[in-house]
Amino acid sequence: MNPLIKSFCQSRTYMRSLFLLKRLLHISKPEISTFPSILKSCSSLPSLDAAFVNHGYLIKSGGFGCCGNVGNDLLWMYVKHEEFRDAYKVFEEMPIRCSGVVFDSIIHWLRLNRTYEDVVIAFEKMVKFCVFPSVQSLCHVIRAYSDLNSIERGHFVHDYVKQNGFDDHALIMNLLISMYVKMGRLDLAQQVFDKVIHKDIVSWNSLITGYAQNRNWPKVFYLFLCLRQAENLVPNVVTFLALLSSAGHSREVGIGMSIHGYLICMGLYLDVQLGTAIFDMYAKCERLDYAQIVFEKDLINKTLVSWNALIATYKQKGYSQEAADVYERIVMEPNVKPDSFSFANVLPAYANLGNIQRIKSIHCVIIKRALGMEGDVVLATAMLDAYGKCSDVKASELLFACIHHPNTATWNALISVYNLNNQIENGMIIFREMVRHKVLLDPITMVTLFQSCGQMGSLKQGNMIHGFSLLKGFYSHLIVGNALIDMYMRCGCTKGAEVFFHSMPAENIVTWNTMIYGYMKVGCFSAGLRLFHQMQSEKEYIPDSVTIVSLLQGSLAISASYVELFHAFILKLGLASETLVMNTLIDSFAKIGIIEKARALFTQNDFKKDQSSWNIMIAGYGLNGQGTKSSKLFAQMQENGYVPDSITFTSLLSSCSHCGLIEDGCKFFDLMITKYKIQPTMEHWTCIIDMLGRANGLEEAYDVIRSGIYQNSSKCVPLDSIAVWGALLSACRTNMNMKVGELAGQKLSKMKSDCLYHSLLSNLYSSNKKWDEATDIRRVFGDGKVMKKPGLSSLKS
DNA sequence: GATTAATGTG
Repeated sequence: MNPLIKSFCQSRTYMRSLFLLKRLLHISKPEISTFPSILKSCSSLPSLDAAFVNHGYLIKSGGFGCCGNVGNDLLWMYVKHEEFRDAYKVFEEMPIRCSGVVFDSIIHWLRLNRTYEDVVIAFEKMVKFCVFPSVQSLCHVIRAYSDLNSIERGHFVHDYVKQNGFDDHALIMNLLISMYVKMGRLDLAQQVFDKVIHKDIVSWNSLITGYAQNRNWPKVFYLFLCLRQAENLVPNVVTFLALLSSAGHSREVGIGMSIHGYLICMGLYLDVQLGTAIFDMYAKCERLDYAQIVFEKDLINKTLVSWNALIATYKQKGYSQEAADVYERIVMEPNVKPDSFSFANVLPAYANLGNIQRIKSIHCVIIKRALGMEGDVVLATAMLDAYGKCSDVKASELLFACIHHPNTATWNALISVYNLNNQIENGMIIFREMVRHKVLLDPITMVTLFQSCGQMGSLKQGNMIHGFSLLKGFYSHLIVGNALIDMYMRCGCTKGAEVFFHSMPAENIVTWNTMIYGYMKVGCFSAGLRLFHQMQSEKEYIPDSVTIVSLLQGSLAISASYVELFHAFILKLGLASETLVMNTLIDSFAKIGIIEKARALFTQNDFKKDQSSWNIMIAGYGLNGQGTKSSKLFAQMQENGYVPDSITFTSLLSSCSHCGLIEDGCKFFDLMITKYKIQPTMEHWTCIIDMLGRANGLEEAYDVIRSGIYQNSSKCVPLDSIAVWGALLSACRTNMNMKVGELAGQKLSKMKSDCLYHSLLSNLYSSNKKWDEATDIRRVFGDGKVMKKPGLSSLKS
C-alpha cells in the first residue's frame, strides 16, 4: 500500500493518500519512508486536523519522532500552516539539520513572539546543524545578541560573521558595531569600525552615537571632523542628533551654536527631530532665551519628544508646577499619548508638589498600558522616589523589590527615601547591601550617605564615610565636598567643616551657603556673619535666597532687630519676589512676635504665595496667641483652592495647643485622619499629647497611650507606635518631665528605633542639664559628644 | 543607524 500512497501524493490527490493511510494503520505499521509524502499532503491541505493526527502517530510510534527527513518535513508542514509554535516544538526536538529557509521562518516568528534569548538559542543550534541563515535572518540574530548584553555570546556571533565571510557586508558590520555599543564596549565597536572597508554613513553614525551614549564627548566631535574629511559621505539627521545631544550634555554651547548655524545653512533647522534636539541643547547649556525662541518659532510641528524635552527643562530648573501643566496639556491633546519619558520627567515634579494622587494615577496608567516598569529602571526609580517623597515608604520598598536590574541611581534613591522619612538606619543597611552586591558607587551615593550621617548627628559614621570617600577618590567632587561640610556642621563639628572648607580644591556659592547655614544651625552667628561678608568682599559672590534664608533663621536666636535688618537686605538684593525668602521672613516676624508685620507681608501681592506661605501664617497666628485667626485663615486657604497637607495640620494643631483650644485641636485632628486621610506624624502627636498633658498631666497621657488606641467616630488609630512614643518623649522634654520621659524612652528602646530613641532621650537629658546621662547615650550610639544648649558657647566667643 | 528620562549638596 505504501507505493500507492506515494503516487497519490505525487498526483496531488492528497485526501486520497490520507484516506489510504488511515486504512493502512488498521492493518499494519506504515514504513517511515511513507511519511515525507504524507506530511507533504498535510502541508498542502487547508485544515490542520490531518497534520495533528499524523504528527501524533509519529510520536506514538516512538522511533520516528523528528528523525531525519521526517523531522524536516514535519517542520515544513507547520511552517507552511504558519503554526510556528508547533514548528518550534518540533525544532527543539530535532537532532539534525534542517533547511535554511525553514529556519529563517522560525527566527522570524521567534523574534516577534518570544524572547531574544530564544532567537539566540535557535541561532546557536542552527550553527551546530551547519545551516546557513539569510542575511536578513542574521541581522535579526545580531540584534537579539545586542539585547542579551553578554559579551561572551556576542563574540560567538562576531566569530561566526568572520568565519563565514560576512565581514565585507556593511549592514552586518554596522549591526556588530551597534551590538558592542549597546554592551558599552566602545573599544570593540571601534575595532569592528576600523575593519569595515566600505564604510557608509550608518557605520560612522553607529560609532558616533555609541560614543555619545557613553558620554565620550571629545571623541564624538573628533569623529565628526574625521567624517567631514571622508569622501562622498554626507552627515545626516542621525549624525546631527548625536552631535547636538553631545553638545548639550557637555555644555559646549559654542559647538552647539555652530551646529545650529550649519543646519540653518543646510535648511535642516525646521526638521522636528533636529529642532527638538536644538531646543534641548540650548536648555542644557543654560541658554533658556535661545531655547525659548527655537521652541516657539522653529518647532512648528511639535512631537511628543518635543513636549517631553520641555517638561524635562521645567523640572530641571525647579519649575514643578509648569512641568506638571505641560504634562496635563499633552494628556488632553487628542493625538499625543504620554510615554515613559513623559512619566519619568513629570514624576519628580509631582513629587515636589506633594501630589500623591497624580503619582498614583500615573502608576495606574503604567500598569494599564503594560509598560513594564520592572524592566525600565529609570521609570521605576522615578516612581520609587516619587512615592518616597510623598512619605509612602512601603510603596518605594515594594517597587524596589520588583525592579529586575536596579542600578546605582535606584539604590541611591532608596537610601534617599529612608533619609527623607527618618529611617536612617534602614538607609545604612541598604548601603551595606550595596557594597555587598558590589554595586558601583557614585558621587551621589556619597552625598546621600553624608546626608544620613548628618541627620543622625553621628560623627562616627560621618568620619567613616569621609574616609571611605577619600579611599574611592570622591572627595574632589564639589557636591561631595559640600555634603561633607554639611555633615560636619549637622554633627556639631564646626572644626571638621572648617578644616575641609579651607582645603577644598573647588568651591561654589553652595559651599559658602552650607558653611553659613551650618554656623547658624549650631548657633555660631558671628562666624556665619563673618563668612557672609567675606563671600561678598573676597569672592564677589552675590548672596542668594539660600544665604538670606540661613541668616534669617539664625538671627532669630540672637536678636529681633536682625530680622528688620535682613528685611532691608532682601529689598536691596531684589529677593522680595522669591517665595522661599518671603515665607521665611514672614515666619521670622511671626516668631519674634511682630505678627502685624507678618500679616502685612502675607497679604501683599509682591510674591507668589504657595501652600507653605499659608501654613506658616496659620502657625504664626497660633504662636502669637491668635488661635481663632488660625482657624479663619485655614478656611480662607481652602477657599483659595489649596488642599490642606500634613504640615497645615501641624500648624493648626500647634496653634490650638499654644492657645489652649483643646476642643478645636481634637476636631482638626479628627478631620485630618478621616477626611484628608493623613497619617499622623510625630509632630501631630506631639501637639495632641501636649494638649492632653496640659489638661490632665503627662502621666495620664502615658496611661492613655499604653492602653491602646485613639478612637473617634469612624476611625481607630493605634497608639502603640514609634511616632506616638517619640511624641510623648518630645512633650516630656518641653515640659521637663523626666519621669514620664524615661518611661517613654524605655518603650522606644524596645521598638528598635535606635536613632530616634537616642536623639530624643539625649535631648531630654540635655534639656534637664543631665549632661553625663546624655553623653552616655551618645557614646553608645554615635560620637560621644553632646552639644550643650547649641549656640551659647559660641555666642560668648 | 536616532533625539528626550530617574537618584544629590545650601
